[in-house]
Amino acid sequence: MDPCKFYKCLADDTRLKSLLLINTVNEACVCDLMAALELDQPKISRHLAELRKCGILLDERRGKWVYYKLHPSLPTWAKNVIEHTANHNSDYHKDALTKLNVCLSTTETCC
Amino acid sequence: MDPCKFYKCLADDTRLKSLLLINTVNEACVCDLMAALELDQPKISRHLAELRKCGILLDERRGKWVYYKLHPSLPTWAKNVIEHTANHNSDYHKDALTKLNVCLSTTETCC
DNA sequence: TACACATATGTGAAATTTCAGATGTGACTA
DNA sequence: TAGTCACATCTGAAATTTCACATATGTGTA
Repeated sequence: MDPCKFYKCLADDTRLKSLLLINTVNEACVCDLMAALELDQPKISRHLAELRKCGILLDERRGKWVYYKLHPSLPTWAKNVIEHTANHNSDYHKDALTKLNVCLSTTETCC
Repeated sequence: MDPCKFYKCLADDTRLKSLLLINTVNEACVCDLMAALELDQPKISRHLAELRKCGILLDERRGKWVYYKLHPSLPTWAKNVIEHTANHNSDYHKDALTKLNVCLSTTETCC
């Protein structure tokens, strides 16, 4: 994992928040993140694809949904950076996390 | 320190290598980094200015030279990210570090 | 098979970033 | 005070990234 490429991936609000959220809840599908970040589907999907192509996220289709989680073979230092960023910047993704948790706990409205 | 802005600053080879080098040797002037990274002066200067304007680096003029170091009030989490990146990616900035050390130890050729 | 739903991707325009080259600024020195 | 050195910044062009919108793909269901 080239450090510069890794940080290019983190250098965008949509991607960084998605990563911090996924790191917190282990896995999320596109519609979860759409609800949490209040962004349209192509935007979320495109940014997740970038993280996937860089080897940061791993996708897994389960029926109609595609779930994303941190790639198991992501270098430890990179995982630590994401974890550390999440732990010390809760204000940054707090609102999104709240919406995500509502989404995850509500079987009706969400996927 | 907004995490996304912070990572935008790291998302460039010149800036990231400069940061890792400065983190390693505590402080460096523009000409040190020019020699270490083999880049021209305006390029180094412009990228250091960006890191300074974001509050990541602090500059200090001493005579004709301007020395840059990590900003003392940089949040701990951000310092940790830089330190951790430097420690686990020595291959990435190894060559530059070698050249920088030659520069720092040679009173003749360098500033 | 037809349809609805979740997700992915193609496309060109807009915004942002990076760059080289020229020039400006501050500090030392003869 | 004229010159030199180290560094900063201006400028417009080139490269890259981001976006909205349209459309394609894959999956379950009637």
